[in-house]
Amino acid sequence: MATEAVENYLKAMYTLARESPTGEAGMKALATMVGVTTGTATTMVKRLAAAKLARYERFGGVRLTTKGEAAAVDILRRHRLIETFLVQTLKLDWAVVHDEAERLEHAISPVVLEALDRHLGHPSSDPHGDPIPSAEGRIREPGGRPLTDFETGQRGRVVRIADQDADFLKFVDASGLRPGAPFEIRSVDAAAQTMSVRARGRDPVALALAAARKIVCERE
Amino acid sequence: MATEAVENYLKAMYTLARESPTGEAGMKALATMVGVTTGTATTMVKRLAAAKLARYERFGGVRLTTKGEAAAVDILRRHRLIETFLVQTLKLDWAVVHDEAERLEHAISPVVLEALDRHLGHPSSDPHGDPIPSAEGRIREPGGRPLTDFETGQRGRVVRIADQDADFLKFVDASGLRPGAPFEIRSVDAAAQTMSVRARGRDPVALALAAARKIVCERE
DNA sequence: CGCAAAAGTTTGATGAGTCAAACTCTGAAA
DNA sequence: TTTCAGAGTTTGACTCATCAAACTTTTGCG
Ligand SMILES: [Mn+2]
Ligand SMILES: [Mn+2]
Ligand SMILES: [Mn+2]
Ligand SMILES: [Mn+2]
Repeated sequence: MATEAVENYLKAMYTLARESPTGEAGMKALATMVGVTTGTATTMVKRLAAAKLARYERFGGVRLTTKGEAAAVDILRRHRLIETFLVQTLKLDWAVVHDEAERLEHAISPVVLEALDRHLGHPSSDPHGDPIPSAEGRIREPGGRPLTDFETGQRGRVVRIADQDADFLKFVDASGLRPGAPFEIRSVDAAAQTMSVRARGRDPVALALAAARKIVCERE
Repeated sequence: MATEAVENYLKAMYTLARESPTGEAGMKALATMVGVTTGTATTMVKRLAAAKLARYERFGGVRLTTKGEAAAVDILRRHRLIETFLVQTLKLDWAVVHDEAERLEHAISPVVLEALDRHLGHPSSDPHGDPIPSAEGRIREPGGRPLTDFETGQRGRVVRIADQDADFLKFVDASGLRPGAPFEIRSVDAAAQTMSVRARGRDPVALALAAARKIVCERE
């Protein structure tokens, strides 16, 4: 099987491909996400290409092959099921589970993973609202639009949080804007780059538009 | 922290030290247990000595330092809590959990480990009857004597199974001689190197003395 | 267009972990 | 006391993963 490093690159490439219109990942972004220098990323990407997990052209970016994408989705399944288990069964804080899953995802076998899935009742989303791929590798397209797309007076429901930073997650939790929570936009201050949002049964909170962009929602 | 390889050597050294009267481990035994060549074990043992985890003299065997032993006991705690979780919570077969724990033990953080311990109600033994060290590093001395020490007609109770081989564990399970099970010796055939044992509520089973030696028991 | 900054690549080095094979030491048996 | 098998050690080579630093290509901007 793939090593821990290889799995981390595959997952990063998958995530970056989702975010880019071309479906390609740049070396700089890849290196930053994995936490290595660009030179290291170039070296590794060549190995991934040799292993038929990626297609790579000098100065031309990387993209996953079908095989590489399947591997990436499998890692995503492991990661998100583990996060769900840590929150649901072990009652850990959703702000810390991402980093824990980052290591455990490489050590869990298919047998343990499927037992975990059974124990959790085959959940379809992780604690942050991200879709959990099926055992067959199918993954629901994560819909929704950022909170910044909503206007004063509009109502909606949080779908997912597109940022795993622990402090940000703690803030989101405190403001009541967890996945599933209904909300209403109270005001938007374009000049100050902030907006005020009220989660159902909560006091309104002010947040920067940059932060609001990380909260993905849908119309009520 | 220690790498996965280092942790595996420490655990093997701890186990071998328990089994040897001198408290020392030989390179051949260590290499075999870790699954490497003796040359590799020699190299690694020098590194462990440099890191103050072991004391080593050329041609003179290795032993853990206090620091090395504490690390080994910590790994044992992780391993055994994970095994217990896999059996109790995820309902996995006790014959397969050892290999699973062998990888997971290196990826679990103190935070997750203590959450696991809490979730399991602070168990004192793993599914094979081995003692689980406390968070402070205290470990109960695993008592008991091999089934071969018992004589015809004697009764007792299984304490632990001193062999993690999956096929052997499946056999033990089928014969009803799991940790905690009361039993009675029906007969011993020294010439044939076998004995017959009956677990409470079960039919008697015949087993080789070599196998019986791996079943550790106590007087009723 | 021209050119600097950004992005990407290459190279030489390092550390961890491993093996095969040549070599050395130790201890028990003849 | 010799000897030789088994245990232990050393060496040279290899893979994986990484960095720093020198270098090259691309791109966006004035
Ligand atoms: Mn990871
Ligand atoms: Mn998540
Ligand atoms: Mn292990
Ligand atoms: Mn065990």
